[in-house]
Amino acid sequence: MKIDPKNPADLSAQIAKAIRDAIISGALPVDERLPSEAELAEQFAVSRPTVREALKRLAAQALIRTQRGATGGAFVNRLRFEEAYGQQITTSTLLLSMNDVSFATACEARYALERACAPLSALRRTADHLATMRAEAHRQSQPGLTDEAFCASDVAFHRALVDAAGNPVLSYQLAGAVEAMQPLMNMITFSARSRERIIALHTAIADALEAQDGAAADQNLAALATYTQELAQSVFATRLAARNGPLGSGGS
Amino acid sequence: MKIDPKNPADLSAQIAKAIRDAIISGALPVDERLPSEAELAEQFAVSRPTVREALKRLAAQALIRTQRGATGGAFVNRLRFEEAYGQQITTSTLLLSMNDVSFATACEARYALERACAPLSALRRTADHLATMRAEAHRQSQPGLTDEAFCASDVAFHRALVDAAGNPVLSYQLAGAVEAMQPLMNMITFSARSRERIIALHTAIADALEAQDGAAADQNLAALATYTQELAQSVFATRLAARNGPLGSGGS
DNA sequence: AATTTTCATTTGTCAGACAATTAAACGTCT
DNA sequence: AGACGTTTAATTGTCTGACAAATGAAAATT
Repeated sequence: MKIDPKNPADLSAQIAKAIRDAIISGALPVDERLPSEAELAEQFAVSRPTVREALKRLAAQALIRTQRGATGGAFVNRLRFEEAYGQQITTSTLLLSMNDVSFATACEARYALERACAPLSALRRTADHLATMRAEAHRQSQPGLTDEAFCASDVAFHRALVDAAGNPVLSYQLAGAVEAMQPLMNMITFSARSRERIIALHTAIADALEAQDGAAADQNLAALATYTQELAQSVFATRLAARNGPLGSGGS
Repeated sequence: MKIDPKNPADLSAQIAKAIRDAIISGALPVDERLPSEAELAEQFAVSRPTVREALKRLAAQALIRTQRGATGGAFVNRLRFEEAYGQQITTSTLLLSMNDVSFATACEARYALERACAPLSALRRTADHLATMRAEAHRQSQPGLTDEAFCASDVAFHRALVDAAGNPVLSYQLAGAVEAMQPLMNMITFSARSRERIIALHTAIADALEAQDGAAADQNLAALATYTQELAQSVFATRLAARNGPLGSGGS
């Protein structure tokens, strides 16, 4: 943990890495208090602002939390699944938007992963999960619902489906795939007929889970995946035709 | 982006959030240069060290990169899948170790997700992927291989399996599930017979992918999942018996 | 004994300074 | 004019010293 070569650049990054490694290796257990900033500065032979920059890096990853006062300081933070969800979603969303991931690719990943949950969800779904799914399916059938609200409800439905698997690791991994799709889904306008079809599939999935029929849930999820892909394709094709059609190609 | 209430605590966190939101919303596109630290300090009406702490938070999430010099500064970073892997693996590993996730739970999640890749991998696997999987399977059969090296090769095998699906989003999501399992797997001692069984299943999986038979790949993955669970259970049971047996219960 | 006050410790922030780096602007020589 | 070396300005990285705010513990008081 006292590694610090003599290249006086990226000092804060090096210190952050040293502490991070100590946490990962278990040398610094959860809730352990780190030395004060002044002590760390002395140990690493750097100034306090440099130490603070290192600590802020760790805080940004939720690896530590800080507390002011006499008995305060920086403490190794217990990374909880709920906190990690946020990071996971942010990162996934940015990955999709910054790397021009196609709708098809993201959609394929999302439904492949969801289908992985289906058999477990069928086994372990509770009344709570079923109620959430039914409630969201019902909300989706409300007239006058905006496309954005429809998408949000869609996400909530699928979150419940994933959580029903009763495996926090799966829920965590899936959070990114499901939530990061929302900006892409928001680009789609859902006609009344397409909403009807989606809601029918949602209902069928909820029915399958209620009957603890994993195969049926998987089948309907596959159908939903196919339908979503087709829908997106037709929407994008229509939009492209409109751009290249009467108004000519090109634009701002 | 100029939000900054009057509570003078967590200023650097607030500034980081403001800039992060601007990046996520797209107001700051990739490769856009942020104002210099001095300018940011003026804009947010804080000191330069505070701005720097905010920037370090963003740098820790790979949202920005900095460059010294006349035309230097902080630039919005294109978040690449390869960089995100590392973060994902670190977070997943810590989540498992800090929350006392059982081997069974992590293993279930991992194989459920891998099985989601199987049909796609069967469709799209290239000669490269097959060669990697064969090579790792062969390495696993080397005598004198340490348990740790065996596990590392196991991870490499499964990474190739996942990458064969040709979907970067899947590869990213799976990276955490697969790699974070390694510390847990390292707790297992693999007997020669159990290695043989695992290698046989690996070979069967590679065969199935080569034949583009997704169902067979899925079946063998399921078998591997079951076998791994059984193996872990017996290892842990043996270890528990040894602790509670001749030496009595309890310990440091 | 209970309550209030004081105090020491620690993080959060600020101001100013200097070093290191880097590219552009400038000047010089061919 | 063009190529090449030099200067310069801008910017990040780091340091020093300082003060404010929070907070729990110790001391003083009732």
